[in-house]
Amino acid sequence: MRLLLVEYEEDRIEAVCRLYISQEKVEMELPNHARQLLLQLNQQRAKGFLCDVIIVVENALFRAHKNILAASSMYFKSLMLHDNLVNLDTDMVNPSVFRQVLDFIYTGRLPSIDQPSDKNFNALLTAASYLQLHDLAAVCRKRLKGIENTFPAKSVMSNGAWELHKPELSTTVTQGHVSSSEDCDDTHRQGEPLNDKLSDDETFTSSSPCLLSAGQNGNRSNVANINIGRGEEEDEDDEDDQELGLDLSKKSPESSATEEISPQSLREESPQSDSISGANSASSEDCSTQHQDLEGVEAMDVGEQACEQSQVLPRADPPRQRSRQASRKKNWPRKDKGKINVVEQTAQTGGSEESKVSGEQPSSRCSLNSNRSFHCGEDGENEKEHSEESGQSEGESLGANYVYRQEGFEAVVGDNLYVCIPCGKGFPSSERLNAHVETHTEEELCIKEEAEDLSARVAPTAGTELQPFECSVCNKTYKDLAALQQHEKGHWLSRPFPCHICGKMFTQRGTMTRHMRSHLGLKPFACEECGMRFTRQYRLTEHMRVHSGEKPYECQLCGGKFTQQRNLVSHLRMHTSPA
DNA sequence: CTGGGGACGGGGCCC
DNA sequence: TGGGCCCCGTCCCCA
Repeated sequence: MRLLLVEYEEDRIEAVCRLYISQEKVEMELPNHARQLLLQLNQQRAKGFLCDVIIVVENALFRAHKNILAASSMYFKSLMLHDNLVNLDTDMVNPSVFRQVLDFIYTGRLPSIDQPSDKNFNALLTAASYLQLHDLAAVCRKRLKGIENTFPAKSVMSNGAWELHKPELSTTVTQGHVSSSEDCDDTHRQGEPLNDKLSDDETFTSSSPCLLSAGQNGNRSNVANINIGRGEEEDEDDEDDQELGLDLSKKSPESSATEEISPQSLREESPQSDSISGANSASSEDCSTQHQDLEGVEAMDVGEQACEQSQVLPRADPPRQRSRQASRKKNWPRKDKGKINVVEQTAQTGGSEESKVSGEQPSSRCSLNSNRSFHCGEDGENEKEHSEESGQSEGESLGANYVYRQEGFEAVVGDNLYVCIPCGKGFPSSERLNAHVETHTEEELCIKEEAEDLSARVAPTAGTELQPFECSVCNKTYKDLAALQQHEKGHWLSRPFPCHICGKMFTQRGTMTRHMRSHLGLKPFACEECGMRFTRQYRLTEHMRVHSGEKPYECQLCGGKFTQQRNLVSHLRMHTSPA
């Protein structure tokens, strides 16, 4: 991370220097600032660094940054004020969809959708509408309206990912997720035909809203935007990188109308070089030297891309095969768990949390790929890969299920909150958990997943070999699973809200949510005096009496005073107990 | 060792 | 849905 930051700073300085050279008037506005910022935030999200909110979607937990979510969605904005744990309506969004949503929020792109279909986009649209992500909803709506009229062929990546770079849509950009330049936005507004729904298009160049200021060349902006929005994120889109990057190389040097190149456009000229050098300076140099005949930063972009394409896994490899190779290469048999874990685990070879960060600097293609595992496509592929390797069918494979939960639990914080789903053991760190996960064999996992949550809740009771299935609520034992399930239905009727972590059931959703906080170590209420944190406001109020010395609860029998009512009650028992 | 007090965690329930 | 309250329980400290 430190190296990344250093390289990032170098890039910024270099970019500013370019401005000095090319412009009499020096503007201290940094190019690509917004995109780099998002990139950093996305990396932090993947590592859970400074994440201050957890979103619960069914059995998956997602860490994120409040500010980012709040800036992207009014829904989140309203939710994030007081709570660090957000439960989403599972009728409106499922974990896989929310994962795409979250990636969209942090990148401005829709990551891989293996087989883009109306169903995919309907689910996305539902989620987007529910979460009040109007930009994403607009994308989905447009997709559903008709792909041939809405998105050019290049919009669909080879891996099914959707890039928000539709040229005609780019022209209508007024504000992106992160707008780096207001005046630039104004440039867009002027004279640009707005599409039917402005909001629908706002995010199409969310990463770089100023591209069109370089000229009216829609293709150019399209291409550049792709580069900006991508950077070092994944290698699976290299094909498109190549295709589009070449496009860029052709057009950019002949950007005849130099007067059209505004400072904004100049700032945006080297997004790819920035991002790539930020993530892989070594290969960046190598690549750029191979393309010295190309002028300017954009030529370097091409160099980067061409270099990537020549060094990365063979193009002929289907993504899944490539992913599998990468996975095996990493020697993490269980590491196909999900994007976040993949990233962490790759970095974890460095050891501590800090070393993970610092050890992340990609001096080789391999590490660059590791960084790129942020992408959801990797995720899905890995899941499928796992399915295949474990003999499962694709889709709702057991492996995928395991992956999902694992990813979710990776996101928890606190002591022993890295929970291994198959066996329910908790660990204080992801390293410990990952080491533990290694001890599970593939077969064991499959068996356990087949038993689903029962495997975690039902344990053979000692001395009850004939009735090994125990109810997790009342501890009654049954001889077979069906009998237990029948019995448990009764519990479910009165306790319809299960904890997705421990399986415990609650009578009220609020109680379950509160309970989840204890799993996650979320204590939003902090004492200003001592810093102690609590899961409930009431506890904090109660605690504050420790500092104030207030003892409002008085025993009418002996005059003893207490800070807590429950202690008075306990005290009264002492008076009333026969002993 | 034991009892009492202080402080805190978690669940149920009502508003 | 969350706050507030009550209850049960635990842990720790100290006399």
